[in-house]
Amino acid sequence: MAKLIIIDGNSLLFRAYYATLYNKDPEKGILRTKSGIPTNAVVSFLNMMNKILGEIKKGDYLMVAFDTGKPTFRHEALSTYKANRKPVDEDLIRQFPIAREALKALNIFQFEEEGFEADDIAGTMAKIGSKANIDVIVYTSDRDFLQLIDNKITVNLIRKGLKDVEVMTSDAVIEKYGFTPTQIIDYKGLRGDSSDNLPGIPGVGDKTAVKLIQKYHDFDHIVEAMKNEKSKVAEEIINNQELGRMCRDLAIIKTDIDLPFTLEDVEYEGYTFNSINEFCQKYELISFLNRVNSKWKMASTNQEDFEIIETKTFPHIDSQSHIGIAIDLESEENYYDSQIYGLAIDVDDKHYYMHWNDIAKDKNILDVLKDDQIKKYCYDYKSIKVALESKQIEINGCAFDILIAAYLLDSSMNKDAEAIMNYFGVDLPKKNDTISLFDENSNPSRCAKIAYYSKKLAHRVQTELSKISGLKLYKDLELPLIDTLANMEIEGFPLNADILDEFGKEFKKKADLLASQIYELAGEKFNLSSPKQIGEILYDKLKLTNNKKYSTSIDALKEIAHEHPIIDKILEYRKYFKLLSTYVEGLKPHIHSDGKIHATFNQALTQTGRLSSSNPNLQNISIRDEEGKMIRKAFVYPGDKYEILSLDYSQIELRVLAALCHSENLKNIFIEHKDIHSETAKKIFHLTGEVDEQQRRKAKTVNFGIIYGISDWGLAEQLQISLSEAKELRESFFRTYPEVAEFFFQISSDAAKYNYVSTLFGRRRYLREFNDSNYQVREFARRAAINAPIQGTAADLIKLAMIKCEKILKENHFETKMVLQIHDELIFKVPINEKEMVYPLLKKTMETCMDIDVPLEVNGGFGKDWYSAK
DNA sequence: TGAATCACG
DNA sequence: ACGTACGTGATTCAT
Repeated sequence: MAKLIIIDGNSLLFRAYYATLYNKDPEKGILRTKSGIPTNAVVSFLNMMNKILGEIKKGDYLMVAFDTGKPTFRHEALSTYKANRKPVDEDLIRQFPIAREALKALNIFQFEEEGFEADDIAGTMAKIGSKANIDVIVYTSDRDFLQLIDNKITVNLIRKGLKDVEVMTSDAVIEKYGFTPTQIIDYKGLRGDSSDNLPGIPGVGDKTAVKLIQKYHDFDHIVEAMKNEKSKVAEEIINNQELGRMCRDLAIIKTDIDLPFTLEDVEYEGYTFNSINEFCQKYELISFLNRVNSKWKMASTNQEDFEIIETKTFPHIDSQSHIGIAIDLESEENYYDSQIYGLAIDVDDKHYYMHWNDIAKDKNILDVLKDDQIKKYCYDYKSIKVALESKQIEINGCAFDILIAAYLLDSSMNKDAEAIMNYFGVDLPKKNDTISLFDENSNPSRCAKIAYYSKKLAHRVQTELSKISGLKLYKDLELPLIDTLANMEIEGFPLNADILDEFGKEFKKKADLLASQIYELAGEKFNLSSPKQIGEILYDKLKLTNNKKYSTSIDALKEIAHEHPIIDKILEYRKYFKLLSTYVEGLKPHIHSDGKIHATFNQALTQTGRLSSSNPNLQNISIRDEEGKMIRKAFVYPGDKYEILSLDYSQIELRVLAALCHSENLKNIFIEHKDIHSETAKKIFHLTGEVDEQQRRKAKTVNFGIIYGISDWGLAEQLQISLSEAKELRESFFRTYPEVAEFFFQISSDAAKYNYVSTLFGRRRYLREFNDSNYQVREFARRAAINAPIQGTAADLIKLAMIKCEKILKENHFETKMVLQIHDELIFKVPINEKEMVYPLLKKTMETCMDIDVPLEVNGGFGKDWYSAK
């Protein structure tokens, strides 16, 4: 079913302006272009439009109605109409024409007409939609619009932005105001409207107005009824009935004006990249390009000529005449051992594309790929390397990877080729835009463009990086890391399907038994995977104490575990079900014919600089729960040639914190090899003697909570203690380590001022929400700002360790291979005969990889399988 | 597609 | 008065 969205343009732009007016940079003020044109409201307005674009589908209708600002029939009827309005800020007035340009760039229909207000245009259109029996949604902040509501028309009242919308239906109006939408005008007749400078009837307040409307239905009947009443109110209404009637009539939104367009004319058809790109370049709003909803992007009409030569033999390339070439490999998404369609290479300003079947036959290109003196410019070098090398084609010499560079420019950038190229103003064809005859999944033109633009943009992107002091981070850390990660992905990690299946059978048996016991206790069968159904059983049927409205999360269930034996059974069932679905059945399909998992390490994904692992995720294999940990026994090398070495940094984040804030107290704990949690316990509990388990556990929670920017309330909740106790613990921590408090304060004020925070290595995380008008959003940004430098510096540190470990293993011709990284831990595959030499070497390399003002400590050990490596 | 849940650091 | 610990990925249900 199609729908019609009508936007009160003036209203939304006003909101957009004031929502971002007070977030201004104390030095720079509101957002402006370099030449001083204000754009804060336009950006916010564009974000609103973009959100709405996300909510509509093909065939839906969309339009924006504007006021002209010229007098209307309402001013003629009442000379003082809207006369009390404060003059509009000059900075906002200047943005009205820009907002209209923005709508034009997005190809969104807009309309204004002299003599009418946006209300009348919107009202008329809304009724047209309603009569055509389609759902109509009107976005405005003006409550007058509520009178339009009928069973097809909804009014979305916006408060600040589109995140805060009050959906008003007929029922909602009745519930909120006590009368129906159509009675809004009668209410206005009685009360007037201060914002429109309508006086209404003197002496009639909200309570009286609602009462009268409920009793006598409408303004005229109220006047009639008052004639028989003797009261102050009745007298005022009779005496001022003409004034009231005029106020009522002025409040009526016209729904029958002549519009020179039809419903069909406002069907939204999408925008072209060129138009929005041009707009964003003009007003320096490039970041919006990155966010604009791509589902509405229409194919551009004037693509620059880009001729692709599909070839069976590349021209001769050598390192003398060609220092750098642009390449891109077209393959399936999961790239280890996946299907490869073809390879694009740019040579001498020509764009070549070769199909996969021809690559192995071309000796020249195999040499070119292998030669590390021929530098490759590309998008996502790791995926290219892993895809090629899993098919025994060697590639070396990455000079530039635009995916990684763009990630360092702004980690919040969308991570697909379209978004990244878009960010730099390049329009990339969609994957299925132009399709090769060779294979329906292949798109040689797109592949060639990715290659071409990654090289073309290299200089510009690196200049941008140097501007934010990110070039060193890029060249010394992330770029070398690409090869390291590629090698880990290619090497893989063994997983024995038979062992996995044995645990699987055991888990299945336990889960089935628990399920039958649970059905018994519940008195009926239901879907145990459905939180909704569990909630109904527990809170509706069994009437257990329902604190957190139908939550069935671990924390919620543990609180009521004493009330009914079914709770423990459910928790236990969930455990086995999770193990079975995610870790047994979930992992099995990822085992390749070599008996190994080749997971992907995502290098350009997290906001903090950490890696993540997917397909499958090997960074969240169970360990805390003993039975879950059993899964790790399946990660084992066949035979007895190799063992697994696990080396992890001890308390890496707290050490990083000590170094970042230069706290002598914190640093000394590590220098003296003391237990950080016990030491914190001594201080915050004012202990002189021994620290007991309970105290240490609490101190540990405080230590970690601090890193996450926890609140007193959060700490109290976590430790199940009173708010005042939690407050004392937190304050006590900051008294013990005052430099931490100072550091957090500094981070917060820097983040508020510059909208980004940095790690020790200069990695940035932008936190544009820091000055958001919404308290929760702001607080979230504050916590993220505190955490990011800590988590991010630890991530920088282990990345450096990885590069150095790989280098030292290679230099010493060890067969030992790095196979996994789990944030503060590295896993190696070690041939038995190298065990003794490699252990101290790697431990030392990890401990000394970075020049940081705190000692680092690495622990770990060998195991035949992952379970026993510690 | 998003929410809920739970696995990890 | 607000709502309340950072960073991830996979699976499941429900829309």
